[in-house]
Amino acid sequence: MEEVRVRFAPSPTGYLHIGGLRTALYNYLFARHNGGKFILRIEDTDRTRYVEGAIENLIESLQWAGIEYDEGVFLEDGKIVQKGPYGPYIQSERLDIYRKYVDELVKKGDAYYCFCSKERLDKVREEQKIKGLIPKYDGFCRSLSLEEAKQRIANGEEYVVRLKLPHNKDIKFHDMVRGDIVINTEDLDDQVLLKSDGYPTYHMAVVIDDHLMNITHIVRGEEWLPSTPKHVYLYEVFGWEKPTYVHLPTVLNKDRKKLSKRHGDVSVDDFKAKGYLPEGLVNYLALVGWSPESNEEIFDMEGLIKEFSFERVSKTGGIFDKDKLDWVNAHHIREYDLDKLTRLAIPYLIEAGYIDEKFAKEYFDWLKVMVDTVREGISTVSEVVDKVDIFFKDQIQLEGDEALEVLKQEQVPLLLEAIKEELASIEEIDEEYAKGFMKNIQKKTGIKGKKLFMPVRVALTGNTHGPELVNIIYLLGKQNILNRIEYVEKYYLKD
RNA sequence: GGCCCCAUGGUCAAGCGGUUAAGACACCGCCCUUUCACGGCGGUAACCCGGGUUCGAGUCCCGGUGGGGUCACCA
Repeated sequence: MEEVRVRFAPSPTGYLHIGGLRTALYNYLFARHNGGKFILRIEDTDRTRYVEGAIENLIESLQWAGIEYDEGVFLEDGKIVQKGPYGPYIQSERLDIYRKYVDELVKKGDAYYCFCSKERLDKVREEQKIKGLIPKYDGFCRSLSLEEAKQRIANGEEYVVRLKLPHNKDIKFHDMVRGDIVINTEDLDDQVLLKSDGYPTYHMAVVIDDHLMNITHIVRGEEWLPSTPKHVYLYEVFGWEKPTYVHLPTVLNKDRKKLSKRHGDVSVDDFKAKGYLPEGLVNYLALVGWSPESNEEIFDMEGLIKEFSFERVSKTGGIFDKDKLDWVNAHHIREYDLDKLTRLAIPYLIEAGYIDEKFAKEYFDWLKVMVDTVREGISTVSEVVDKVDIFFKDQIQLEGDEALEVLKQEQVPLLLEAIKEELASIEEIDEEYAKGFMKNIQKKTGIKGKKLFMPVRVALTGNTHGPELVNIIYLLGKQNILNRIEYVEKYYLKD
């Protein structure tokens, strides 16, 4: 069997979209699963939509997500470089190639020069719409003779090249997830292949490049399905072997519409900034539109590669469910390497004003314990910030009546006394000592269970909920605990 | 509007002619945890409608309805 070669071919028009990331991911998984090659090609044939820095961002996003490719466009020391035997991989650098094939098409009579102005085209479309017709090129230049066309070009007239589609011809192709699809050329337009600025349109460039780069499977969003017959027809006209098509279901928002910026966060950067782990995002995204045979939900990249297949890709568009993403991400956070997780959390802690660079360096081990104790209750890295205020605030703040109730319990004064007494006997709390701390208090007071833990928790944190108390005691340290007890005694136990 | 695609709980989804119609998220209980989480157990909840085909249809066919996509010198 021939080697699998797939590609992800985004346009540098902005940031990498979550839907785009999933397309890239499926390409990647398929390539790796089959021991094939994955290529990153840049489709920048629309000069008006080009965004500075978009290529760099695209590459960085893929890299962040852990999606690696073998050929195409890379970033080295901040510079865009290209690698691979089929370059260039940036379409704007392949203009002469497209030109050659366009000329071939014209020569063979499968394409023609068109001199219609934008204004005329708009007018035609407008009239068609009013008449209730399908907006479509009316074929005005279709029968122009080649000599006349050449003459007009020589005269300096602007022109485009259009595909000369045969009338009433069924174009058939097979899609790995949709099955057989037939579309009649009457429902298609004489698509522009070469624009007046000399750049090819997507439809031309994609066919040429996929063929020249030996792409075996075209894996892309289903929004491309209606224009696929144009591409198929081009393959037929050129006499090239067709690739296998795989059109992926759409990732939708809650309104069942295509994910868009208007409906919240859609760029990979947004999710990264919010503290989602690449492992979590990728894991979740893989599950929107695909399901493993094993029925499992938590995967690392290796697991996905092992299980992935297009046979199990669904036809139905899937809504991007943030709740489930959070759940998946939480799983990965709990199992993440603690050093790595702590490093990821530090920027959020600095931003929140809890620590600075110096502190992060000096007390890294302490931070590790802290991150480790709060990781159980969070679903994004940024949420550490919400959980650690208890370690940095000077005074506690009671959260709700429930917390106050706890402090009003009769055993509380005795408990606090016991803690002070216990702490008086030591210099500082180490991890080992912290483990036995509550037991010591229990022995001293004879109080146990909720009656013991809850008041201590509230006195130290102000909250009835929170991370493991033993860790809180260690993290706080002797002086902080004493301060908080004093505060509680002063303000909550007076009456 | 033409064309194309799609249709199982609120969401992601198994299912591929015969099942009590899996599982997961979310939600609600209970248990575990000397506290809090994690976790475990259980519960509520679905085959869009109508015709066929068949002994038998969520599964196959046709029609309808609904949703989405697409109709550019954008990709």
